[in-house]
Amino acid sequence: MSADPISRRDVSDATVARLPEYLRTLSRLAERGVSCVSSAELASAVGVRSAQLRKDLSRLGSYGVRGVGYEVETLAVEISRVLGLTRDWPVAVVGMGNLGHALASYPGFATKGFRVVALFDDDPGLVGEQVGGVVIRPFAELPARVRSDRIAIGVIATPAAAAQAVGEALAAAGVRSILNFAPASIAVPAAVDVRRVDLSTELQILAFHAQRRTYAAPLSGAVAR
Amino acid sequence: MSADPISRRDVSDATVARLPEYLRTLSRLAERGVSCVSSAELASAVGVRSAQLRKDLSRLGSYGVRGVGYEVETLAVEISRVLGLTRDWPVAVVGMGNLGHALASYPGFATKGFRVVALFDDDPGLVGEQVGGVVIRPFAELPARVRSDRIAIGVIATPAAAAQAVGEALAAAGVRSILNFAPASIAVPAAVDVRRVDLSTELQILAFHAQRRTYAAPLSGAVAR
DNA sequence: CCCTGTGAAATAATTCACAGCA
DNA sequence: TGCTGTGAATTATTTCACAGGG
Repeated sequence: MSADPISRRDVSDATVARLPEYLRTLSRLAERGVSCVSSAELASAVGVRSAQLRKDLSRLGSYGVRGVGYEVETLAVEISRVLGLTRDWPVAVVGMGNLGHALASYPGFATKGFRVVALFDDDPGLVGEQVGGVVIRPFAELPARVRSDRIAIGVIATPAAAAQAVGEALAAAGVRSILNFAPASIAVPAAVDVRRVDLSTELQILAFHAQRRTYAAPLSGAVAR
Repeated sequence: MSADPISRRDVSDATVARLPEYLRTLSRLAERGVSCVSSAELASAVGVRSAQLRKDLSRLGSYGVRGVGYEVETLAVEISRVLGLTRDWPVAVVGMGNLGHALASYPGFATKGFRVVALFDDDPGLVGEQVGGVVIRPFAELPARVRSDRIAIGVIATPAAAAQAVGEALAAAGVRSILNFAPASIAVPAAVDVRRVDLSTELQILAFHAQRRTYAAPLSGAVAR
């Protein structure tokens, strides 16, 4: 009666990383009133090969109809289920400088069951301020809030110097998933899943490719006309 | 006389993605006064296997000393060179809402040769405002600025609805590398390299793993003491 | 037919294990 | 001896190509 149609165990990381993109594209199609897509159509909208799309989807189960395609609505629900988006994910943001403010009011956060329910900062000039209907609290209140609001995901938006301490505090408070925006890596117990999102890293990868491209085809002044 | 010690052609994407992390760790070691590391030490500081580190570094050339290790300074310079960080990368940010403001003043941007030299937004309430010493300009001035400032990297921080148009304008203006923070994918000519950084995507991947972990080891109330 | 789902083949990335040099 | 650099083995991922159901 545990009613779990597929064990999530055999969905590879590479596949999981593509699921949010599939889901976003399906939502766009649904908005346009499209109710059915073939793997070729969906794949080209996403920018992957149709064989890869089918292989990915086959990991979730058989939700397509041979000779026809996939029902947009059904598939979206199924991907949401596998990603864990059918439940609620209370999120805490630590560090309410520019970046923290932007994150706390970013629309991408509000979607798909993620709710920013707690904001923390130790700057007395920030404590008490409301951002998106949530009041900024002193960092010391973190453990109590994690328990009372069942916070499962913590976001670190502090300067680099504070990141390690915040990560440890989040882990100690019971948070098992951390999104780290601080320009520093953090070391946490293996039970905690950390994903780092870093501007600087992305820019450096971009610079590498930009440089490669320059070698391949030196950009001349041929702008527009 | 082109003096290129290795062709960057055979450095795989997987390796390139790890180089910024190696570089950051090397910088930290240098600050601490460490002048030499073995692959085992560096690998454990970064969180990869030593064999992978050596394989990655071997792609850049032979900069280690057998029986000893790698000279921190030399290796950092070499990775910087390969990533293209020894030159200057003028950056334009388009969309100066909360996120754009945060990006324009984010310290991670200022490092490693990336300079935010132009900010664009069409909101009359924002045009003219200074952020980090740079004045926000109307979007129509983009092509002229790209040329005059040799802007090679564009950052999209607009709402989803504007992203596609901004991407096309950047591409048309001659920008060949785009970092897209808008909650929407954009379609651009193949000559343009786009990297998308998306909160929502990261959160969804995090949710998947958080859910998996919950199944594996249900979190009990064992908090601190 | 057409398009899904999937074994089999090809390719890519990681890890092992050790030769070879300081 | 100790640690790098690298072929060889292993594992992961992608792509091919087609059997099979609607």
